Amino acid sequence: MLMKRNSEKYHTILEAAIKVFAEQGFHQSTVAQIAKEAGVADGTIYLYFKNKDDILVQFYDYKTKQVFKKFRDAVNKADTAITKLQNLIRAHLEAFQKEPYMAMVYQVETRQQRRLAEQPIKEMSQMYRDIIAEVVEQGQEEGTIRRNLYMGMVKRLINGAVDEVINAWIHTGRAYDLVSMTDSLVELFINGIGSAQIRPQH
Amino acid sequence: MLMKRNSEKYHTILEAAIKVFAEQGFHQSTVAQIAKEAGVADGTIYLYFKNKDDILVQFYDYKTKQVFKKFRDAVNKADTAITKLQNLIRAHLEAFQKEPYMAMVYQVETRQQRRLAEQPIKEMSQMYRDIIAEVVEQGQEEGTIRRNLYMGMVKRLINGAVDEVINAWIHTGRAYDLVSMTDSLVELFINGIGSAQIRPQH
Amino acid sequence: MLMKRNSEKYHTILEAAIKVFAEQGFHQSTVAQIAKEAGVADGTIYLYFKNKDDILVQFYDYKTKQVFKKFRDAVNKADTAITKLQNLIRAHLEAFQKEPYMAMVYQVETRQQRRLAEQPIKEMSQMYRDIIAEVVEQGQEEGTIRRNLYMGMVKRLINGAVDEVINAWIHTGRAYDLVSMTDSLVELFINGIGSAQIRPQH
Amino acid sequence: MLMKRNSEKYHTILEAAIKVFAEQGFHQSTVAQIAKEAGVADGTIYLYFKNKDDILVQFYDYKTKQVFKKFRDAVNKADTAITKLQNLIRAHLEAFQKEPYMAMVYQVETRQQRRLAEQPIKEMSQMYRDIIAEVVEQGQEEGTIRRNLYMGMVKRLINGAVDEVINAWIHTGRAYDLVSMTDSLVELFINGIGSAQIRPQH
DNA sequence: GATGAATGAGAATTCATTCAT
DNA sequence: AATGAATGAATTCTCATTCAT
Repeated sequence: MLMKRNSEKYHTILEAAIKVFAEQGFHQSTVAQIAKEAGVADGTIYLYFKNKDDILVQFYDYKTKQVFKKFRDAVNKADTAITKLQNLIRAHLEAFQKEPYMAMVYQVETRQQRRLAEQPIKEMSQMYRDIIAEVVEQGQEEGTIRRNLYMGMVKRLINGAVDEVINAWIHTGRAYDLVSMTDSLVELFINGIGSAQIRPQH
Repeated sequence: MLMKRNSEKYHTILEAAIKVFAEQGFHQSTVAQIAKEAGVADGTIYLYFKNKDDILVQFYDYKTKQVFKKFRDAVNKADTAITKLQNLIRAHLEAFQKEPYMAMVYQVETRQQRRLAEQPIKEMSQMYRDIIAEVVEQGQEEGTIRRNLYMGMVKRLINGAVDEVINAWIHTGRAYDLVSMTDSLVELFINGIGSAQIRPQH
Repeated sequence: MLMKRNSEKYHTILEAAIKVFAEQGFHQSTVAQIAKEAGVADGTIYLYFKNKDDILVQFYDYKTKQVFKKFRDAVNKADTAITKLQNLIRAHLEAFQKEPYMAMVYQVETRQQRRLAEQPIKEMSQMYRDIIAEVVEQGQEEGTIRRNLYMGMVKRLINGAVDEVINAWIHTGRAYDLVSMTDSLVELFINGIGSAQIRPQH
Repeated sequence: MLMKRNSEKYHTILEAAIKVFAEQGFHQSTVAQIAKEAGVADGTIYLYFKNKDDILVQFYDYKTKQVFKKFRDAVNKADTAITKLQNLIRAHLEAFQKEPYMAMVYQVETRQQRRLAEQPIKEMSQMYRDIIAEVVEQGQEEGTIRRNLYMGMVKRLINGAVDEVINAWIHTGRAYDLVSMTDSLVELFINGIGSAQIRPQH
């Protein structure tokens, strides 16, 4: 009943579940499949997780914290806003490229869930946007990022674009190097698509 | 057996289904719930749809075509690339704001589905990206959009950002006017977030 | 509500039903299929038949009486017991060969039914066995059929063998002439398979 | 998933199913009824059988092989063709008398099935007819069975007559001893119903 | 702790039958 | 009389969860 989250079996099951969820989707996956993938009995799952939903909740809680720590570290390693932004996005793409099952579950199931696992997801998205806000504000102080920005929109722009880049990578069978997208993505954020001709004169 | 797609009841059921899917998600929704919402017997559903999956397929086939026609019309109404882009995004936000259940289903289920309904979804995403490519190329010829762009990335930027704007609107309970986001979104696409100071000199 | 059994439509539906039952079996057949085959609306069936079961009941009542009249006539046409037996069996094989759908339904569904249609079936089997008894008794008086016979067994021998001959014909795709089996079948009934060597001496 | 066919519960369910099928017919029987008769939960059925059809398939596969082994043994125990035939028929009647539910299912459902379980059924009927052919040929060599026989017809005669004897026994409520029919049945096969007067002179 | 057989609630789907037109 | 859309009871089957071993 204690549901130990540090035993080896706990992680075995969690990784197996992520793989199965990635391949089939959460709802299409059965506890029996997860158990088989993990090499344990069906009932064993319930020694480590309250129920099927809880596996997804734990996934977000565990993977997410781990990943977000990486994001935070990546940002902290840089000094200027622009490099911070680059580091954030590179870390994001790196993390998802390294663990594609996690990426697939994250991209697909995050939108699906209603109450289930909502808290961790919201926290995580919030954290992500907080980092962006922080970086943008620093850039504005440095003078590298312009001031007349609607912050909410900037967060959505960056969050949405990265998300879509990952999505496209998944849907094309992960055939290319995701991390190498970093620079052109950041460059687009910074410069937009407009030509010099139409830029407002500051 | 003929599955008439123009009868009133067909549309009643489809709208009811979209509402139920929006509220509960496709997999959590039962045919019985849809029938109840539509005010028909369970069996009646099967006079108009092959099975539960088919409801979603029909939704994409029907709503999507309808919406995409609007997008195309909106784009065609404008002359310059920038106004075309503005019209596209405004039409997108308008359509989704006007039919929030459709928006919710679309945002959530599109990523979920594997084979089911994949063809229509892919076609639709493709069409969307084709329009963007077309507009961007026109802008490059006009000189309003810069030439050194990786088109694939531009599509993802725009697609992803609009998607995320809609997502945020849904998750905050659709409390504000979605369409009014158009201008600041397009402005961001055009100008990016960088200040004049860091722009490369052309 | 009068369920007229002499209208043209009544027979159209009955024939359609027999065809469908023959092809799919009674339980696998749907009222909708029968209606389609008959070229009428589903509901029309219920103007002529109480329910699905009733179609089968009517089938036995109608076809059976018709067929049995033929059997009786065939028997009456002959004088000696042996020719009567030959005529009976030839009439049987002829009737079933001529209407293979009827044959298929009769062979397959007769055993299946429990209460449903039991009465007509029993009557018909009874009638068949009565004819056999009658013929055998005549033969015994004529001296062409031996006297020390257990009549119940003789009936089963003849009934069962004819039945099996028809069955085999159906299962081999009705590829040969069924009626031509008559003579060798009757010959077997009369002479058995034993050689002269083992016959008891009378 | 392993569908263990040697566990006690497998047999409990199979016997329960046969009983229910015998009483109601395959199509009229529900999985719930079988489960109740077997004293297990509905879902338990599916741990041992793929689906409802599979129960019937297993029945044929299991019972049939078992019974046919008995037939073969009975035949092999005798030396002369006539005693072989007697043994075969006695073994047949004994087996069906001993397990009347099996008998009822076998007699009724065998004709019904189309593709379902067709293979085992055909194999079994074939095997039966092969034994008959074998015995008859031996008798012809011994001189106890006459040579001018159409073998196909002999098989149908014997198969059909035994079948009908069993049928009659079932339909009269199994009120008498089935096995005791053996001798008079065989006697009929051997001698036919004709009197000495009409026998062809060899 | 681990197992996996057993459970039974729940869901999709079919189809005989009805009835308003 | 005829229609065929609508009904909803009935049935099969799945699978998360439990619990005796």
